[in-house]
Amino acid sequence: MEFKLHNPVKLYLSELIQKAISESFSKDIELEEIYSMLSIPPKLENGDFAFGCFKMSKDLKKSPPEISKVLSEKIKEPNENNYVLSITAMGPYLNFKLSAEFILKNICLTGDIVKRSEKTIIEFSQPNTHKEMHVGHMRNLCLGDAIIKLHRFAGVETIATTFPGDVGTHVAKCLWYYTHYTDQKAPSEDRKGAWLGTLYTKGNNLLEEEKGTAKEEENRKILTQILKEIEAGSGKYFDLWQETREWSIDLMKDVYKWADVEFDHWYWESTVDSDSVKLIKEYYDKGLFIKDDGAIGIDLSDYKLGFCLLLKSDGTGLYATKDVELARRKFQDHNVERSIYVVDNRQALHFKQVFKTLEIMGFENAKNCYHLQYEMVELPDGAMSSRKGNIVPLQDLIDNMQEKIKNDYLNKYIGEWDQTEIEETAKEIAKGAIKFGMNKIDPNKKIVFDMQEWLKLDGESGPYIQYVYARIQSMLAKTSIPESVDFTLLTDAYEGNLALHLLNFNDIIEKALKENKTNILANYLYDVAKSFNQFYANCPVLKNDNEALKNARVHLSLKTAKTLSKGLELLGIKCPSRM
RNA sequence: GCAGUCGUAGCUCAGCUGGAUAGAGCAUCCGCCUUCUAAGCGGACGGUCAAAGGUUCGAAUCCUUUCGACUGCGCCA
Repeated sequence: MEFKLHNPVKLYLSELIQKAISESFSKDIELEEIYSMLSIPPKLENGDFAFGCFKMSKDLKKSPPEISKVLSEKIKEPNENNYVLSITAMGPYLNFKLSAEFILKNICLTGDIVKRSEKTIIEFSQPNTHKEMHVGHMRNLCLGDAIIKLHRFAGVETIATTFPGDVGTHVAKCLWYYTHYTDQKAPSEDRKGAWLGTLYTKGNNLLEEEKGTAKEEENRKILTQILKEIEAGSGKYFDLWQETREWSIDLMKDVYKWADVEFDHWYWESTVDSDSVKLIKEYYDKGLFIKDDGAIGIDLSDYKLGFCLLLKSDGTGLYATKDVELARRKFQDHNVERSIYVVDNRQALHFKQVFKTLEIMGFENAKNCYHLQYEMVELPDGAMSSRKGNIVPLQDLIDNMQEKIKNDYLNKYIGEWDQTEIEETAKEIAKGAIKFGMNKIDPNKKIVFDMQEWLKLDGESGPYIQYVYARIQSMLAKTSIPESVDFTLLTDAYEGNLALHLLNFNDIIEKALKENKTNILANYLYDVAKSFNQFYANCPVLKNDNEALKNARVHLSLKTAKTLSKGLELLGIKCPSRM
């Protein structure tokens, strides 16, 4: 992916600097280089943009402060249009103070920032059927969805896929418990999937307990029988698998619906299973893989990747087997050039092995596969595991949060608002809190989930930002939007700071995409919201005698609202118009 | 044992393609609602950027080593 020099203000400054360097030192520097060297000064008083004169210092045989001094004098009276208010050399830095008008006229939220890109398929959310959906799953879902939205916003054609695990021993364990230890009736018709998930945990625990007892052998036989029938596609366990599978899928769909997540293509583990085994056998016959202890795999120790097992000694496949076939299918089905996997970092070795195996198999797109990893969500006493049952069901978090939102904030509107609006608003705020919370932390850092902390909706949170949006809407509702405004009236430091933040939107999107980190966007939106709150507390907008200034401030507020809602939208968060 | 990720304020985190005085939120304490939504604003308190070396004009940021936490490493997914 290549990016344009899309920030018009930075481009203008870059040209100015390039010309000055050329004229002062007879030295030509690429525009791209100057553009990338522009930075933001640490303090607002220093200026809006800074150019550090370090890199050319050696070349020019002059100290950085000397260079910045020369340049500042060269560019002194450059603009007939008053775009640049002042240029000052501060030590090695050349600092630019710009007019709010110049900044505000160049704010752009269209996302047209990509020069060249490859069609991309992104896989995220790989939940298992017959297990519960818990808060840990949300990190993948929120991150993956935001990554998709960022790609699309930037202009990259993107296919969203998911790869749920609907077969395997976890299914057998669940069905074993279901048939032998329950009355086979879910306590509530609409929560069958979640109930089924608890049976998996119970089944797993019971099997562990009975290990080493007389029952172990019998249990093993039944589990094998269940797996065989599912694979064969007939028998009572197959029928049961089909029926219960739907319950889990309904649960997944409920979650995706709640989160407003949609996939272009669902790849089921059960549908790649047999083809993946065939594929590996085919390449084994070609002599690419080796047989060891009855099992087939590939020795990747030359690449420091150990041994990758592809077929068990009983002839069945493994996770890696399926991912090899799936990788091939993705490129074939969707004609893409790049494939991204949003999967937690415990699978780092797995994907390195799969990609290397694909490469050795002669699959040239192997080099276009990328594992986007992230750290887990854990509980204070360790990793969440449906196997052990120490999880927080997603629905618990949602229910607690919506309850809290209504009690603390929205119930005061009972009688004033429709009940449906209160419910809907609570839902969107809860979503804002959860999605923002999942996206605001660097993907490389684990999140320790604490319900009490998550229920706090002040400070650096989604609702803080949504609140800013709602405040602005409330303000805009009380006034008319002026058609033309005089931005030169915006001379206050709070106004300048806010405008500057707004200008950086596309730069942030670019950075988030380059690093595959949505927390960059989340942190930025918080900064914008904070800047607005400072402006709002210090600069009266509607309560202002100066009509022209009022209009300019209304416009600034409007642009802030648009930036926040667009940014939050990329994180999958909606903005209620009042809250 | 080998490999990877992480270690910044009491807690949770930004900052990391080297560059200006290391920033937020929470918590604690103190101010601000007869004026645009107080889910807010301002202030105080709080840091040998895990430790030690190295590279550099300059290191929280890059390299090396050590320590600590977590994760992965052939018949689970």
